[in-house]
This record gives sequence, structure tokens and C-alpha cells, in this order.
Amino acid sequence: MARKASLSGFPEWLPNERLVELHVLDTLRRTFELHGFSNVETRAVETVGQLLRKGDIDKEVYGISRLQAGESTGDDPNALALHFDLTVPFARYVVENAGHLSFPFRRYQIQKVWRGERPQDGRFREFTQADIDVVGDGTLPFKYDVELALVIAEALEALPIGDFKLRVNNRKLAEGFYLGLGLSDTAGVLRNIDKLEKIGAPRVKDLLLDEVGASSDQADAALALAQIRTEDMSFIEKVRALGVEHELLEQGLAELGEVVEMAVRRAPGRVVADLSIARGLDYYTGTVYETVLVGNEKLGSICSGGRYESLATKGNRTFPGVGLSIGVTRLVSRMLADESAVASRHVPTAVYVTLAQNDSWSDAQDVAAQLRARGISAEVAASAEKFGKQIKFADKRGIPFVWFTQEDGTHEVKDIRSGEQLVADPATWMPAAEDLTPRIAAATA
RNA sequence: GUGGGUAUAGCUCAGUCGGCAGAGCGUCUGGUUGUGGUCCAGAAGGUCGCGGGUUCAAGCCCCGUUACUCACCCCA
Repeated sequence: MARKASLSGFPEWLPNERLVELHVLDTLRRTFELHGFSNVETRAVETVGQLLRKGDIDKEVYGISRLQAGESTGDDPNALALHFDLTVPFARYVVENAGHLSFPFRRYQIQKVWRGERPQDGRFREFTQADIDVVGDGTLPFKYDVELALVIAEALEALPIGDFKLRVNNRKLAEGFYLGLGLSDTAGVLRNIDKLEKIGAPRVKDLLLDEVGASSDQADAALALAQIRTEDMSFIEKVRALGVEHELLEQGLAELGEVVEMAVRRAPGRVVADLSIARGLDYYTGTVYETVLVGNEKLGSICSGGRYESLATKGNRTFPGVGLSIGVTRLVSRMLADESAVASRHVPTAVYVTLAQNDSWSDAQDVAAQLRARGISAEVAASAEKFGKQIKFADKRGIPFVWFTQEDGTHEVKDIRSGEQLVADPATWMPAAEDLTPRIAAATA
């Protein structure tokens, strides 16, 4: 059971919960590196001017000020603030280090981010994001849009989170469609279509009529597009059947088709073409991704991103990119809440070395050192309490083995779960591989 | 930022009409004096969120406040 933090929105896990989070982080790191992504870390703060480049989100940003100085971060673009995602800092990093990087540059970045939003289930003010992006110099082949969807599907598949769906759409497809319909405020249409799942078609239609000046037919057509959802290439025929024509629409169909075609082959069942996905942020220009846990759709997206033709600019150079961001904290909070993953024990210790007499502590440390030298985590009792108490100490922590040294200098090790106690040699004894370190087990559904 | 709900032991929660602060679980100790888990007995553990008011008397009623929480907004 996930414990609620004392400061809302700033979660702090217990040791066994943190083990689950570490397992997620280790798994992501391993998957990303297997696919050749380099890691970078950027500073926690950016200037306000830098952060607000991509939109009016100043309400979400935590400013930094020195208490003594009584400074106000107010409107000063040079004031410092905590980053609220990893994409904007990465864009700055790319520009500043362009001369040292080789493009296309693929990097992953796993860090805390901060947002001054009202916390709720699965929504935090301090949380960890795991980003992967590929950024090019001037151009970036579309194949990366396909590749990133597959890398993310693989990464999520390696986690004990149950079934998920990576929903993919394409901005060009949607915008071309709206333009072909004669709706020029494509951003406005997108913004309202994005609410479809939450508020339903009738209310979205009202919004389209009121806010973007669509006719009833135009609104119906936009809604019809958004209702298309297929796990194969058939979405293309369904779009064509709506009878709208536009050059941008054709481009979008071709691009989304490429992602879906490859996903069907390489990640079957994980990717769905979902033409209702819009994504709130307006810097996406092509592919957009959003991921939900099947059965936990209300939690919101656990991973999203997209293609942006201009991640950053430097002089007359532009750096297009495509990337996705996994909401690690949201994911972990869900895994803890529904106990879909639990640590096999609370501590790293595999062997608890007991003490027969208080003055045998140093000898016990010699035993522990021999075990540690072979990669076995060992801990020595602090006082020679009754063996019953020492065993209980280990049992409460889930330590699987208790070590006894006899008066004659021989050793025995007890498996605390079976009660089986055998003669053992500290120079050669090994626990079973699954007992060496805490394991994260997926609950069997 | 807007609206609703909640706040009592480490955890989950009772607390009647305003009249001595409670239970279960957990923790600790002992039974069992150097091999745990079960069982039995006992113990410790409280700023009743905080501040004010009404009253002979407030966990309970009134006002304020803070935190938490759900929804809106927005997003991982």
C-alpha cells in the first residue's frame, strides 16, 4: 500500500517501495542503453525566460529565490526556476553543446521535475521523468519516430505493469483534415478534441461550435475522425471514407501508417492508431504518443511525447527531435497502490550473521567480509541476544538466511523460510540466485 | 486559483445527549533463562491538526486557520 506523503505531492517511499522504484529505474536504464542512448543530466534550475519559451505555463513553475534577499521571481526572465520537464532543459543543453555532440544525438535523461499543480491520484508536484529523445541537426529521418515507439514499448514491456497501449496519432493528419474541412483554427480544434475521452462527444461538439466557429457538419466530421481507432492499417481507409482531401492529411496518413505498420510487426498488440490523441503542448508537429495502462485509463498517460520540427534553434540551424517521457513516479505510485509489484524483502541483506558472544563481533565480521567479497550482502548482529531474538530480527526484515558460528569454529546457515539449517563454509557458500538481492515480483493476476 | 469532504495511538478507525481518551492490528516484555513464526499473559504508546469562543464541563457545539483529500483546470 502506498503511503501518502506528509507533504502532498512530494512523495517519499518506504525502503521496500523505493526498491520497486529502483527496479523500474534500473530496467529503463538498461533498455535505453541497450538501444544506444547516452545519458545526460542537466541542472535542476533554468532561467524563467528559458522555461517559458514554449508557452504560457508560468503558473506551473516553481521559482527559486533566496529567503534572506526577499527577492521576487516576478517577471524577471533571468530569475531562476525549477524545471518542469526534461525536454526544455535538453533543448538548451543541445544548443549550448552542439559543437561537442554528434547528430543525430540520442540521449536518455532520468531526473526529478517540479510542477506547481494541485496534487491528485497519480499527480505530483515533485516527480521523476524518464525521457528519451533523438535530436538531429537540420533534419531527422522519420524512422526515428518509428524506432522510439518501439523502444518505449520494449521498456514498458519489461516492467511488471500489466497491459498498456501506446496510442499514436499524427498532427499533420489531424491538421490537414481540419484544413481540408475548411477549419483554419486547427489548434483550437485539437485542444477540444483532446477532451473527447473526458467529456464525451456531445460536449466536444458544443465546444467546437462555440469556440472555433465550426459548422455542425464540420464538427461532426472532426469528431468522426477522432473516433477512429485501429490496431492495424485500416485507419487509412476509414479516414479516406470521410471524403476529406488535403496535402498535409496525406503526409500524416503516410507517416502514421509507417509507425503502425512497423508496430504491428515488431510490437504486436502494444500500439494503436488513435486519431483522438492531440496532446496539449503545441510544439509537436508530427507524430504524437500517449500511453495508458489498460484498466487504469483514469490514471492518465504514463508516457507521452512526439515529434517537434524545431526543438531548438541556434543561429540558422534548427534541431528537430522526437522523444517520449515516462512518468516514473506516476507509474510507481500505481504499482505500489495496487500491489502489482512487491519487493521480496525490505533490505538488501541476504545473510544475517548472528553473535554467540558479544566479543565474537570481530570474528563475525570476518565471516561477513568473506561473504561480501563474493557479492553476498551480509550484516552482523550488534549484540549477542538470544538466538530467537536474532532470528526474529532477520525474519522481520525478510533476510532469507541466518548464519551461526559454533564454538568449535564450524559454521551453519539456516534458511529462515524452510527452517532448514546446514553446515556451510563462508569461503564457498552461495545462496540461490533469486535470494542474492531483493527481487521485484509481479503479482500474478 | 475554484468548489466539496476529512482531521482522535505507529496503522485502520470507534467515541452515544457535551460528563474520566477507546478497540483491532502493530510494537515491547514475559511465559519459553541461547533457534523465530502459533498460542497465552502483561505493558508502553495521545498537543483528539492548530488558534480562539460558548459552557460548571468541549474530541463532540460555534468562529477562524492549516494540512490532507476528491473534483475542475492542466499534465507524466
